[in-house]
Amino acid sequence: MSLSRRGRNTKQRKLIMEAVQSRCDHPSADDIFISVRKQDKKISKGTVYRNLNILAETGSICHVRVPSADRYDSRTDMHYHMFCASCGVVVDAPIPYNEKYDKLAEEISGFRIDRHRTVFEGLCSECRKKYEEQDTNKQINK
Amino acid sequence: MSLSRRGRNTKQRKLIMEAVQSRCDHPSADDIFISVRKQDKKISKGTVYRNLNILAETGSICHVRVPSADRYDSRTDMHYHMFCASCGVVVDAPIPYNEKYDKLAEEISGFRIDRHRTVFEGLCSECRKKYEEQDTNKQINK
DNA sequence: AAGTATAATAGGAATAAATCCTAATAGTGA
DNA sequence: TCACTATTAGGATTTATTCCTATTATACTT
Repeated sequence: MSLSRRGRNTKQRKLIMEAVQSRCDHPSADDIFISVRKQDKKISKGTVYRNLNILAETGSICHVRVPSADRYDSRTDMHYHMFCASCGVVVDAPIPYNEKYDKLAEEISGFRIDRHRTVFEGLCSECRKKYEEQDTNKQINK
Repeated sequence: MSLSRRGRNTKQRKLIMEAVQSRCDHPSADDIFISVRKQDKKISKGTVYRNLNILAETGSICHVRVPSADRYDSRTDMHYHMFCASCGVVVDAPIPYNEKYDKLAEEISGFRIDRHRTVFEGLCSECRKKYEEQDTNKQINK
């Protein structure tokens, strides 16, 4: 398992890994902290942050950078994300990772490219509805 | 000019806009603060942050999310970025914005998509050299 | 199985980006 | 010129994340 790829395999690290794997909602570090605290009353925030970073570095989990707080998910393949600017929900995007971009960018730029990260921004279907209702009401009240 | 698209056109806002436009190094909010302070000894950090946000919202400048501190640039067209994980430099990516992705993601997901943001990660050519030298030395010392 | 080196932890302090608050100021439309 | 109110300066505050240190526990060695 990819857990043991780096350093010691502590109870805490296993717990954090399982917590990420058990959810599909792209939790933040604090969400994970709250989650693992239920099983280990002593685990500290520093431990959660440190291990999430380690797990992300070794490729055991995925790190998503979005406004307000970073998120994590347990998919290990490269993939894109969608972010709702209204409610903050994060979901996986239905667009395949484009490896050609990395090669192309590397060739043209002189950078060594490891990967790219793509986040789609907009409104999730629920928030979209709310906004559309508001617009309709405005229309009616005029 | 797109400056006046929202609210009042204050000296401070103009100064901040000009500061962003005058550089090509994707400065952070703090970089801009230091820069505009040279011309306006009284301007405050809050003003810089607020105006950068306003200018980014109205599309007058571009907001780039990268580790440690967000960056800004004066290009108004959608484009991608490259980030050096070693020295933190940010440059524009030589890959054209792919509008098809937005339509596709919208159709498949039910989200309303406004845009996507892509950041390539790796090493800039200078940092790349340093790493390659290190590796060579390791090889030699073995 | 015991010994041991040291990675990792708990707990909390420290850092830093970004936002928020309020009285004072200055654009802007009339 | 007046009056309205968006914006500002300055500083306090918030919040995500990292850092610090004595202590603990993992995993290697024998």
